[in-house]
Amino acid sequence: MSQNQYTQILVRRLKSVHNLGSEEEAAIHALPLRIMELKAGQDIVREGDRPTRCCIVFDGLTSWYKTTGEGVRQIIAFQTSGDIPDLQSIHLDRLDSSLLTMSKCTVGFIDHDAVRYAASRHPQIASALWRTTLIDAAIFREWVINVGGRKAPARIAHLLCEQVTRMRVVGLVKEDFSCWLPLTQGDLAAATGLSNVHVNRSLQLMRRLGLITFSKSVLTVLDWQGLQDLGDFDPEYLFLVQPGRAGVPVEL
Amino acid sequence: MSQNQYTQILVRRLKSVHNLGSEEEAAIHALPLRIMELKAGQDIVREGDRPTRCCIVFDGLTSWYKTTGEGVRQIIAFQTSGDIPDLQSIHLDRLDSSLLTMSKCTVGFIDHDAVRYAASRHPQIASALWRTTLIDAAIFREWVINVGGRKAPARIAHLLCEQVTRMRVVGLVKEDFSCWLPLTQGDLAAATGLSNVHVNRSLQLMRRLGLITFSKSVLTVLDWQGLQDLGDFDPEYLFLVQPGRAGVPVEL
DNA sequence: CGATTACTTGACCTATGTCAAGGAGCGTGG
DNA sequence: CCACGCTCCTTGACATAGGTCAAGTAATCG
Repeated sequence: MSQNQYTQILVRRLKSVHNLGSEEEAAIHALPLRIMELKAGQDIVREGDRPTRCCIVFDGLTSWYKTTGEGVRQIIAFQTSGDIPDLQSIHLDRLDSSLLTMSKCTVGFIDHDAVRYAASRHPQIASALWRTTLIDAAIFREWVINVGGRKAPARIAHLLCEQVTRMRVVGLVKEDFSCWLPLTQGDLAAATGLSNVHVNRSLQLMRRLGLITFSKSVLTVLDWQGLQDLGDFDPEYLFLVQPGRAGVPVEL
Repeated sequence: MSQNQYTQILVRRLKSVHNLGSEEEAAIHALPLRIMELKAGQDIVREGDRPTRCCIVFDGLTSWYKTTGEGVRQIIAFQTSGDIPDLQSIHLDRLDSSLLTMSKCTVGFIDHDAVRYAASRHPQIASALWRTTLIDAAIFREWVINVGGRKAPARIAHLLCEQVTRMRVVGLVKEDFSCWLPLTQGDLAAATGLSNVHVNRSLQLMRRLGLITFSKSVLTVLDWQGLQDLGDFDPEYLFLVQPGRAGVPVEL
C-alpha cells in the first residue's frame, strides 16, 4: 500500500467528521506519515508517556485500557481503521491510559508538530480534529452509562452494537452482517466491567436468543433489531453523518 | 456581581488550562455574557436539543445525566464554578445528554458565534477551549473505570475525591477540608451506578472509618489520605497545573 | 402542622463473581 | 506428524456484593 492510500483513509475519516476543501485534503496528504506493523498484545503507548506524535489505526483493533489499584483491567475504548486514538496528546502532554493492540495492526505515526502546523494553517482541519475528539468524548459518556446503568447482557449487546456500527461506517462489515472482531471473552469482560464467566454465559444467552454468532474472532449479527433492543442501543451518540452529507459545516 | 467579575472567573479557569496573553484576556472579557439564576432540579438543556449558546457555571452544581431504556438515571459528570458543561456543543450540534442543576445555580450563556469568533481570532483561546474539552474527556475515561472496575465504597470515595479536588482548585473547599456538596445519596447512587440503599451503607462505612462527614449537603474530609486510598484516587487525570505554572504552552 | 423528601434499617433476593476443572483449538518444536 | 503447552472457552458448585422491598424516622418547607 502506498503512503497515499493510507492518508486517503485519514482524509475519508476526517471528511466524514467535518467538511474539508481540496486544499485541506492536500495538506493531509502531505503529512509526514510513518507506517508500522505491530503484533497483537503490544502496548503502543503507556500511561504516563509523553508522546511527541499521534497514532492512527489503519488496520486491526486497538484499545485504551487502565488498571485499577486492585489490579482490575478496564478497557475504555476501541479503535479501528481511520481512528486516531491519542489525538488528545496534541494538547494533553501526559497520557492517562495505555494503548494496546488487540490484533495484528497497521498503524501510522505523525509528529505532533506536523499536525499542529496543518491545523494552524487550515482552520477546517483544526475543526475536524477537535470534532473528532468531541465525538470520542461522547462515546466515553455512553460507556459510563453502559457500565454504570445496564445489566450484563445489555452491556455486552450495546458494546457489540457500537463496534458493528462503527466498523460498518468504514466498510468492515460484510453483506451477511459479519465482521472480524479480534476480542476474547476476557476482553469483552474488561470492557464491560463483568467477569469472564459471566460474559460467557451472557453470550450463550444471546446465541440462544438467535441474536448473534461469535466464534474465532468472527462476529455475525443474526438479528440486528433484536441486538439493538437488548443493548438499548441508539447510535445518535456516535454523531455519524448520512453518506453524502459531509459533516456539519461549522466554522471556527 | 458585575459582568466583569463573572468573565474574570472564566479567564482564571482558562488560564489554569492554557497560557493566555493580555490580548486574549481582553477578548474573553468582551464576550457577551447573559447571567441567569436557576433553581435546583431544572434542566438547563436536554438530550436532543440543538443549543446555539454555551453555558458556564459560576455558582452551584450541575450534572450531565442520561436515562437508560430501563429508566435508570445515570449521572455522567458534575460541574462547578468555572466549568463550561456544554462547550462541546460548539462542534456537536445535537446534545447527547441532559444538563441539570443540582442546586440553585448562577450560570452564564454565551452565543456559539461569539465563542467561535473569539477562537478564530485568538488561537490561544481556541487551544484553551479544546484543551478544556480534552480534560473533560479524560474525566469521562476515569468514570468508566470507576463504575466499571471498582467496588461500591471505592467508587463513592473516588467520586468524592474528584469533587473535592476540583472544588479545591477554585477555592470552594474550606480550611477544615469541608465543602458544600448539594448531592443526595440518591444522586451519588446515580453517579456511581449503585442503589440508594447501598450508597447509604457505604457512606456509613466511610464514616465509621473516620474518613468523612457528610450531612445536609456539607462534606467534610477527615482523612484525606485514607479517602484517596479507599477510592484508589490519583489526580493525574484531572490535568491540574501547579499554581504559578499556567498550563502547558502548546501552540496550535 | 401536614406534606414531602431524604435518610436509615432490616429482611430477603438475585445478579454477578469466584473457584476449579475439563475440553477444544492452535502454534511450536522435536 | 505428533506431542506438548498455550490460551481460550465452557460448565458446575458455591459465595457474595449489591439490589429490592418495606417500614419507620428525621429533617425541611410551604
